[in-house]
Amino acid sequence: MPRTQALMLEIATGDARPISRQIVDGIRMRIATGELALGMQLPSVRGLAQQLGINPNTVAKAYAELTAEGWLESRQGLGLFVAPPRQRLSAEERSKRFDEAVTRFVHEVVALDVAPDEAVARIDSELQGLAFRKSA
Amino acid sequence: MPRTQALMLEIATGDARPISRQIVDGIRMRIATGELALGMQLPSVRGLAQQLGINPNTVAKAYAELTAEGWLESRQGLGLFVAPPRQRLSAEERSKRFDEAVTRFVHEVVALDVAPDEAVARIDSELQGLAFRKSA
Amino acid sequence: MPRTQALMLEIATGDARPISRQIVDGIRMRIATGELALGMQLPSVRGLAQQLGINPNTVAKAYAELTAEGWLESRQGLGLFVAPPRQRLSAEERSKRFDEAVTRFVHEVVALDVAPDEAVARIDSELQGLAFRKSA
Amino acid sequence: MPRTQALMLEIATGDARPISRQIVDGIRMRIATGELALGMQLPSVRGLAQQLGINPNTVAKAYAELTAEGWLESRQGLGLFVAPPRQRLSAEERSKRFDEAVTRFVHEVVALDVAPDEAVARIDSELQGLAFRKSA
DNA sequence: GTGGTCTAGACCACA
DNA sequence: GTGGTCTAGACCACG
Repeated sequence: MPRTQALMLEIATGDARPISRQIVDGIRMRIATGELALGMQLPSVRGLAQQLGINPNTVAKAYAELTAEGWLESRQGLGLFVAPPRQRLSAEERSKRFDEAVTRFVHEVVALDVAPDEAVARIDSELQGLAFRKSA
Repeated sequence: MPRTQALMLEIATGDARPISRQIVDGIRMRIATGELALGMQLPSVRGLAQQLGINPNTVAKAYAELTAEGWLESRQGLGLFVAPPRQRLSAEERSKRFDEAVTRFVHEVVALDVAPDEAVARIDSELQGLAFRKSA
Repeated sequence: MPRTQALMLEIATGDARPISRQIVDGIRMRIATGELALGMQLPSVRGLAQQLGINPNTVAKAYAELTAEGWLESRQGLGLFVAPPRQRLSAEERSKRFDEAVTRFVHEVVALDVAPDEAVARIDSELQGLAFRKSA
Repeated sequence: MPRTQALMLEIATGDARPISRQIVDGIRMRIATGELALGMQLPSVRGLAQQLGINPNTVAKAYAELTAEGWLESRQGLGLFVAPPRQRLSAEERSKRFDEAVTRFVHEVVALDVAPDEAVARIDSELQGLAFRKSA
């Protein structure tokens, strides 16, 4: 399996999310869309840290979270690799988190006084075109 | 105009949002849906703090944010009242915050491996039925 | 709800487990047995770190893991509290991890040439007497 | 005595254990169950490394550990052979390692909220059917 | 070379 | 005061 190329991740300083969060989101998205395929090796902690100009510990933290969530798996001394898909969370847990995400988004839409149709259309447009991995 | 009655706000300890955020979200939602009508008076800082069993500073902070966002207006010596609709945020600011909200929601959907159709349907359903104020 | 008293946790330097792991295991066990009851507040990150003579970051890491696993919940600015029990993992995930734990233990029993009866009796004895929380 | 045939060992990439550990566990288990009988010769370091597609150093390290533990013995210039049963570890050392294994397993059971009865039954079932070598 | 852990010290948001 | 994040630098096990 090939190592990933430069992994076009970018850290946006203006982004409200913490850096480690941006890394987690970015990599998770690339795995979900298949851009990072099963078994591919990720950039090394030190390598990605240097590429992004951040501290290796920050990358390590992001990688640890992705590993705990089951998206990556570590092979000692070799590196980190994209793990096979699996349903890690119970239905209730997923439902709970999804509810929270929906509530948060709806509150923001209300706060910004965005038209419901526009909000729905935007979400629809963003989600279409994403190729999801089949869950095991 | 009548003062609001008890203002059925509830602070959920299991909620991931900070308390001040829960207050802001709750009041904003009630204004947006018309449950809190234009000109109605809000509970005093001390009164609401006591009712919710929280620190008055936290209520004051929430009220300040709602006032800054244009949802409430202060009448010196009388208290806080629901303000007439207006557009406080610049187009850029609204667009930026909306983009962030969309990004956050999409990432959550991906992380939870929720089907795009289901996510869109859910947002649509939650937003319908909310009566929005007309923006100025 | 009362704050926990000294929380008799001890860090064993001779223990093969990393310090943060010992904290996670210790607290999880106390929650499972009910010694730390629902809603109780945990020692502060800095407080526990000082009590154990370790770095606050190490405690924070352990707390973060327990929070991610659903045993604790954070209330911003207030502290960490024992969360209500819930089944966070899917049946497959729990089964997978349990299989791994069994395999690891069996391998160790074989390596040490411990009599099967002795191993079973020991596990039985250790698990009995633990009062488990009822899952929601 | 015959050399072992292919030694049906498999390295599972999804396994959390380091590769050397998988080899040690696998061979030790086969000796304990009698699948690898006293006096049988093991595959050469290079041969096994090639068969498994891993680094020869890793195989060498695993063999060294098994030799140190008394499961294998080296006959200069001939290769490695399954050694006669003996008790290498001191009582204290065995007891300490066994305690650690028990502790680890119990913590996993608690973390996964597995019923004690189920855990005991599973360990019992896994250990029965394994034929143990008599200790010297 | 790889990831994993720990320490030290700083800054932030929240109450 | 609380937890959360980031940086910096060190040491370890594994391959």
